[in-house]
Amino acid sequence: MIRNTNTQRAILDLAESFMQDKGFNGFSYAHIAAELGVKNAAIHYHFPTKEVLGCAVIKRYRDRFQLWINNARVKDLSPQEKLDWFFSIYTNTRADNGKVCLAGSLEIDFNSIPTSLREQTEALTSELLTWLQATLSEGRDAGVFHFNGDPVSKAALILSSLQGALQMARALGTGKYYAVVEQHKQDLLA
Amino acid sequence: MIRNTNTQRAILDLAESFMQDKGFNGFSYAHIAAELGVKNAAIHYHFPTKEVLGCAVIKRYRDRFQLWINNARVKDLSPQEKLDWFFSIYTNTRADNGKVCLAGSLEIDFNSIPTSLREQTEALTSELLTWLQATLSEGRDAGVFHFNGDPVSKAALILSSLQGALQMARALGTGKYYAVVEQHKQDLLA
DNA sequence: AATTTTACTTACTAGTTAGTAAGTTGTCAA
DNA sequence: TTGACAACTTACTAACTAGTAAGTAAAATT
Repeated sequence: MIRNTNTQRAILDLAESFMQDKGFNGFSYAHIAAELGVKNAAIHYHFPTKEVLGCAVIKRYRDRFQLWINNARVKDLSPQEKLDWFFSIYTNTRADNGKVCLAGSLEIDFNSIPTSLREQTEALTSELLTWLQATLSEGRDAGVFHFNGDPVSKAALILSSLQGALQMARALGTGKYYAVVEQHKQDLLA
Repeated sequence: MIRNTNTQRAILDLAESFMQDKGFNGFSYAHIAAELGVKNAAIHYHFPTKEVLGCAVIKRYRDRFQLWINNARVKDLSPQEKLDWFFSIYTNTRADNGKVCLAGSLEIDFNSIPTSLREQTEALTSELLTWLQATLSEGRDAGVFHFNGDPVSKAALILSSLQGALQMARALGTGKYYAVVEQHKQDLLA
């Protein structure tokens, strides 16, 4: 018997990947088990219910984002570089087999997921928005970003647009996604 | 036996509603049948497969949009009024039990829907984008809209953002949606 | 060396899914 | 008034869903 101590992590990786590919309701324990070469029950051993698994995926995603933004590599960047870093998250998501934003995927499934997942989704979206708003504020104060109105609204506009652009790219191609990102830069920097 | 000659239409209405509420993979023939007070097989009588049903929903949605934009009530509006009309579609969608954009919902499910639905989704998104781009062009030429870059890119930015904002509103509330719409207006008109 | 724990497997359940085949009944046209 | 047809229902299937209970074997702990 081959013991794999990383099964728990592999399950989370696959679940995250499936959620960004097909949505929370678009994959089953059988899909994960098949990819891992184990039986369904093995997944239930590590994550008793799909709700627990889904929560763990979002929690890990949130923790990763917090780790990134609190790391000097991001923290010490200029506002412009921070924004480019943020865009690169979405660009990498698109490049990774046309995946979409985890938050957007969960928001579409919002009315058919357990409450605990909704709470995690809300927390994730809030955290993304808070960081982006702070970065926009910082950039405008530094005179590099130019926009009217509340940074909170501008952050919501940019975040919602990146989320939507990843989805739109599935129908109309990656070019549309890049066009959106470039337009944001032009709007902010001009 | 009560004969309902509008069953076909009622099925389309319910399917459209479900797709904007839970996504294409989030509802079943049983859900529609239960709402209508008929048996599953009755739905199959009108729409033999879920693929056929889904296609019919998107096709009707597209036809409705074309009818609207070609009607004098919209055609003869000023660019600013046209944009407000376009925003009102999304505002009404949000007001209707927190539904999301049909295109966005389908793009999330893109990797788990039949090819015919993907083609319909692509066509729908293209048509929305084309109209919005033309309206932005018209408005900039008339001196009422102000933005840099290609109207095609700006249209993609606005459409993707509206799509994303309806989703974000599920997690963070309707206020976030309105903030995004107001920010777009400020960005375009200032 | 004995025992416990970890990471599974086999085998199962109850519910749901899209889809089908054959029968039923009210309505309408000839 | 007969027959065709439209709009269903009943009854079913095969596949898939999340989840459970009991057993097993290797590794870690004592």
